[in-house]
Formats: sequence, structure tokens, C-alpha cells
Amino acid sequence: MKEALRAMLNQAFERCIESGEFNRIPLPDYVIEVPGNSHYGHFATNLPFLMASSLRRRPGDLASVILKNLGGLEDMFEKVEVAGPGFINFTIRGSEWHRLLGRIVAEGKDYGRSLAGAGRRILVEFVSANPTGPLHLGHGRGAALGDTLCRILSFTGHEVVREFYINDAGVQVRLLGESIYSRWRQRGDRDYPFPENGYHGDYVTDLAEQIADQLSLETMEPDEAVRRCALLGREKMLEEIKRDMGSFRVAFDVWASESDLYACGLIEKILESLRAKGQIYEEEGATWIRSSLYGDDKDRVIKKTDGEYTYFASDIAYHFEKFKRGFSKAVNIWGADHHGYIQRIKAALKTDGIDENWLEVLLIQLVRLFKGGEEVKMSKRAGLYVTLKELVEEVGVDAARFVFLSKNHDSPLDFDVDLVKRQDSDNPVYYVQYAHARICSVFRKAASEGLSAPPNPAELLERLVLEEELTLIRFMSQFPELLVDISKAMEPHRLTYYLTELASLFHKYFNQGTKDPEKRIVGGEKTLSQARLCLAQGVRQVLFTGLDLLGIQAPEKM
RNA sequence: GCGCCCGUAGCUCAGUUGGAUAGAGCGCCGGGCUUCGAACCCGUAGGCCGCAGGUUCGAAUCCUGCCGGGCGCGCCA
Repeated sequence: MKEALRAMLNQAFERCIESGEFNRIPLPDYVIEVPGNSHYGHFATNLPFLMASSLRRRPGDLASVILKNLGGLEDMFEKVEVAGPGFINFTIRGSEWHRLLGRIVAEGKDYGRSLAGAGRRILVEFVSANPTGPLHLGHGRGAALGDTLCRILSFTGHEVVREFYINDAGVQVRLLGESIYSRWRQRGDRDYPFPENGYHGDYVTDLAEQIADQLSLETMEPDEAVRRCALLGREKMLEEIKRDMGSFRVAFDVWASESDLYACGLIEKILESLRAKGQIYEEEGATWIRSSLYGDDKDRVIKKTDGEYTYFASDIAYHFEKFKRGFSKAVNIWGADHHGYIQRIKAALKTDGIDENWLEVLLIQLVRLFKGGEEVKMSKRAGLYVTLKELVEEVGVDAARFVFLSKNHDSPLDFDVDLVKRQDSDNPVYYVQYAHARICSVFRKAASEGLSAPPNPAELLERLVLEEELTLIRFMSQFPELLVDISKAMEPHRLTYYLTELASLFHKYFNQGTKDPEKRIVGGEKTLSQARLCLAQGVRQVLFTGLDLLGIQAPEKM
């Protein structure tokens, strides 16, 4: 509908120029918006303001001229007027909204799906936890964000690949092996030393027991035993991570391994090509990349004097490889404590001419957990932290995902377990689900009276004349473009707010009927009930689709 | 010190990328179930959008400078 309006305005603009009423100027980049206040109609444009300065005329006058040149007014509009200092406000006919509802119901589960991102291949890398310990709350937030973003991008026509990068090459995994081995030795020798910076969590002791059952550690040299502990520990942690992600309804297409990059010689290969281009040099016994030429604060070491690569080296190789795989864009979801690396990795990409905007990094801020009104302090190093699994066991997947997606990823999140655990009305999570369940209940009631939403309701829908009904349709009409906007801005949390508002509009509508039988969905005259059931069907569908994109279930009963 | 992010109702946060009278949830106070689900709805109170300038028809939104908070600035990962 907005597009139709835009086309009409563009045409009117041309007509004004051809008729000589306007001097020729380029069409401004104007906006058609839905005014917050319905007093200003259903749509409004600022076009006149944007032409005022170049034409040196008053916006109000320009608005009148444009209005005069708009064609086909009677068909689509109930009212078009110049308002304020120069807005043009449009009020759409009810019949147009009825037609739109018909389309929503007809499109069903595909309503909102689009081709906006057609031809765009996007790689989204998220979570990417070290396989050295269980996933924690921060990973949960990243998982919820990444997964929902991917779902929405796919729905808007992008080709999406979801990837988990396994940091399994460096000292972390070796340390894991040492930690496991030490725990195993400590069963016989209480004083056996534990590695400095080792992993302290109880899961390490569990791993030690499992691994001791599988391997005869006692027959091995310590070095060999540590190596085997590291390998097996990595495998087991990875399995657990995959399990946890699965039960959090997060799936990955690719599990990319850092150690594979080394194993297949990719790191050397890529560094060689950079060296050939003069982007790499040796100094003080180390190997450096000229990142400072491309926006980094200084050059960075990629190979240390001891001959080991830094993690940065493999990161560079990994991202170059991503680029070669032919994606139009790469999105990384990182913890906010990594923001210092953004500039660095982008600079590294630029050494090979890769546009820095090709890579987009979304930072997620800290998650703080509250229980009993107090913050639960966490320390990963000491192995003291709440795992994602524990959180999910306590509050459920739906609630956890909803809360993680209830704020911009860029702002810190306080997760109040007590609030989210409550099975009562204070829990924000149920609000949207409840609306869905309620509609399902209405349909059960309708069915018991032999009523349903007819598949081809065209003429019926004109029975919908209540302001609440038209408001619902108008609000639903914004769903497709919302998803496109979210895809562009990479802000999935906006969907959470949208659904909450849609649910709210429905609850208000529904409650009208508790006081006034004339306004009930089921119970009045047959055609009216059918029309209202169509409306309810549309709302139910949008709620369902929206929740599905959030990875949240839409229950029929609660 | 340098860089990034953030300052919006008592609390937690939205704010359609520059639009018209700044919103929601929680909390406070008051009201609504004899038939579609009260996990809901309705109403009241609550604001110098951190401060000061600037840009323009128009600023919570963009620019500059302060103030306050978080994070990052390794041949660690």
C-alpha cells in the first residue's frame, strides 16, 4: 500500500514539473510514514518540505499543488489533506484495508515473506565459543540474536549460512587437556599440581572421569595423556555445545574449526599471499602485518618470536577464507569485550582490498543475572558461572529467548530469573503467547457453534467497521516492511516489540466484547462473526509467524 | 591518555534512522469477569530525552564541547 502511494506521489511530482507548476528539480529522497497519531491519517509524507528550499517556495503551497496533481483519489482514499506546515496526510478507505486483510489471510504462513534480499548471500557467524567449557548466558544471548537474525534474513529472501567457529587450535585446548589430566591425577594424588590459568569448573572433573573410562591414561606418558585428554575433551565439550544449542532451537550449517585452518595449511598460504603483496614484514624476530596503514592503531604481530602464530593470524586467514567463499556480506556476533578487534580485523581485510563494510560486527553487551533481587556474580576463570543449560532448565527456552531478544543487543541486559520464572501475569513472556492461545480458544468456541473463517471472505470483510478492527489490520499491514527493516538494520529485538503491541491491540479488541456483546467475535450475526474470525485468523497468523521467527512456540492452550 | 558504546518516567527499556502532543512493561493508586480464556482490559499520577551550544521549516535522533557510566587498548586467547 505504501508502495502504491509512493508511485502516485512520484507521478504527481512529475506532472507538476511537466505542467510547469514546479521548476525542474530532482525528486527528493522523501519519506512516507505512518503517523503516530491517527488524527493525521494513515500515512503522511514530508515531500513538500524537502522541495521547499530548492524551489524557494512555502511547503504548504507545494503540498497543495502536489495534492491537486494526485490522480485516482476516489478509489483509494477517504481523505487527503494538507496539514500542519506542509505535510500531506492520507486516509485510506476501509475497503482497501478489507482487501489487505483478505490478502493476509490468503497468504497465510507466507504473509511477510519477501524477496527483499534476493541475490544476497550472507554468512552469519555467532556463538563461536571455545570448546573448553559449557555455554554461558552471554552465549545464550548471542545465540538468540544470531539465530533469530538468520531466521528473519531467510524470510526476507536472503540466502543465509549460519556458522560456528570453533577456537580449538591454541593454548586453550591444551590447557583444557592439562586441566583434565590434572584432575584425573588428583584422584590418586591430592597434591598433584593444577595448571595455572587452568579451567576450574566441575565439568572438568566430570570430563576426567569419562575420559579415564575410555582411555588407559595410566599407561601413557604425561605428554601423550594430556594431548589425548585435550582432543577428547574438545570432542566432548563440542558435543555438549551442539546439544545445548539444539535444545535452544539453534542450528548451524557449518562448524568451522580453527585447527583445520592450520591442518590444511591455509594460514601459511594466506600469509604468503599477503607477504607477496608486501603487507607483511619481519621485525625483532616476529612477523607483522601492516594493519596500521588501513586504520588500525598499529601494526600487529601475527607470528611470535617463538614461532607460534597469534590467534590474530588464524582470524585473518579465517576471514579471508570467508570472503573467498563468495558471500556478499559477513556478519559476526561478538561479545562487547571484543570491540577492540573490529578495527583490527577490518584493517587486515583491507590489506587485501576487501571493503570494510563487507564485514559487519554486532556486539552484544553483558548479561547480568538477578536472583532474589541480587546480582549473581560470575567468574568464568574460577568456573563460577551460570550455564545456558541451567538457565533454560529454570525458565524454559521460550522465556529465555524472549528476554534475550527484548532489548537492543547493544545495551546491557539484566536477566531477572525470578520474574521470568513466575507463571503469572507479571511475566512479560506470556503476553504474546497468551494472545495466540486466546485466539485459538475463540476458534474452538466458534467451531462448537459451527462457525469458521471462510476461505474466500471478500465481501464479508466489509462488515469490519470498528475502529479497533481497522487498527488491527493497519498494524498487521506493517509486518512485511518491519521484517525488511530488521534485516537491514540487524535489529531483531524490534520484532519482539512489534508482537507485544499486536498482542496488546488484540487483547484490547477482545476485551471490548466482555462488556459489549455486540463486539464479540463469536455470537452475533453469522456473517459478522465470520468476518471477525477472518480478522482473528490474520492476527493469529502474524503472531505465529512472528513467534516462529523468534524461535518461540505459539501454544494453542496455556 | 586514546578508541568504541551508552545517558529517555521511581526501575528496566522502546522510539519506525530528522517529523506533528516522547511511548511500553514493572512499580504506585483506583476500577472491570452471570455466556468468545482476568496469564486480560480500563483509568490516575509520573519527563529540562545528562548539560551547553550548533545545523533547519522541524532534533530524543545529526555535528561540536563538557559531565557521568561501561568496555577495550599484549609477541594473551
